Amino acid sequence: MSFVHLFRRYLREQGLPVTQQREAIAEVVFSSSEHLSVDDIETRLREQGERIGKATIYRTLETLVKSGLVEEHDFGEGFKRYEHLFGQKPVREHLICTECGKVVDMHSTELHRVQEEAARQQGFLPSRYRLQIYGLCAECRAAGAELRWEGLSCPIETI
Amino acid sequence: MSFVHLFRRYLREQGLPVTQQREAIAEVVFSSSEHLSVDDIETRLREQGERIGKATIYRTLETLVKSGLVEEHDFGEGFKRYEHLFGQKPVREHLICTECGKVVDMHSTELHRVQEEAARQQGFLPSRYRLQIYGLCAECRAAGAELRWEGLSCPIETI
DNA sequence: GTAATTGCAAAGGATTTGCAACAGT
DNA sequence: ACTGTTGCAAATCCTTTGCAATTAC
Repeated sequence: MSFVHLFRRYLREQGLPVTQQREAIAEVVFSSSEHLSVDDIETRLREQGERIGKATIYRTLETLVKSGLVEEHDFGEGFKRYEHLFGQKPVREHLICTECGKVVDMHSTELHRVQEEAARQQGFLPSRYRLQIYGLCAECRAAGAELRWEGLSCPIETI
Repeated sequence: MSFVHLFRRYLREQGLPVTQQREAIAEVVFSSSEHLSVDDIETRLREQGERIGKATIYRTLETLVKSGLVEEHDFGEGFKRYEHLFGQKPVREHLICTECGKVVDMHSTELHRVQEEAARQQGFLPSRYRLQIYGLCAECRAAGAELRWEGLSCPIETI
């Protein structure tokens, strides 16, 4: 069940084989509401008894992204994360806690509008965007964490 | 001449040696207004006769970023880019042309304000953010480029 | 002189690719 | 049958690290 049939349909439309591995990988990504790394996906597959090579996972994720059913994210961790796009409002903004690493999705219509406008003012025709806000989440603030600033506090003012 | 003396000052403050290599690397980064990759930097050093190992470039860039004089960017290309922060308004938004790859800096005060507000509404204390807008730049639009959409045009509507 | 940096080469981690065996249509 | 996928290992790319020789202070 779940949303795997959409991926199956996409594969058929494209004349690509519907394989057991592709279905298993899609199932894992579609049934999680988190941002999964390739290792996360491999682990979950292993937990449910599937033993699928990493190369296949990478290749299937590429197909899933092309299908438009899954989105790729880069939070600057040195590797990518993947997230399905079902039953969510379009999430394009991420709040990333620099203390605990938690990533919170959000979506602001106003933000979207202002961005669109700013890009067009530069003669740009925007198609997609990504916004990452780093800071402290509510929990870490409550736990007394402080923002850390490294290096000179504001070197630019000193020029 | 240039802004290298600021970096020198930072090094002295930190009790770190001021070396020929660090000065040459800083000079290259400070005298370019582009977003330089490590390879770009190595090439420019070589062009001006300096032969400095990649490890040293990486290590010096780390110091430059810590000093607050240089900022690190990740445009999802699989490697980092570096940009000095002199004589510019704070640039936190990048327009990235999906046709020619050009990156245009911008800064919108309104955008900044709206972002700040949206983050706080989620209980978040924002410290820094990055926004990347992908699309077509004015030149590529004039040259007749079209936005390319891969895969299903909008699979989410079909669920 | 002492402590830190340099440069090389090797290691590291994420991702990709080549290719023989295999599975989907 | 034919075409495309899988899985493994090797290769690749960017980046980091270990260590002996060198340089800054």
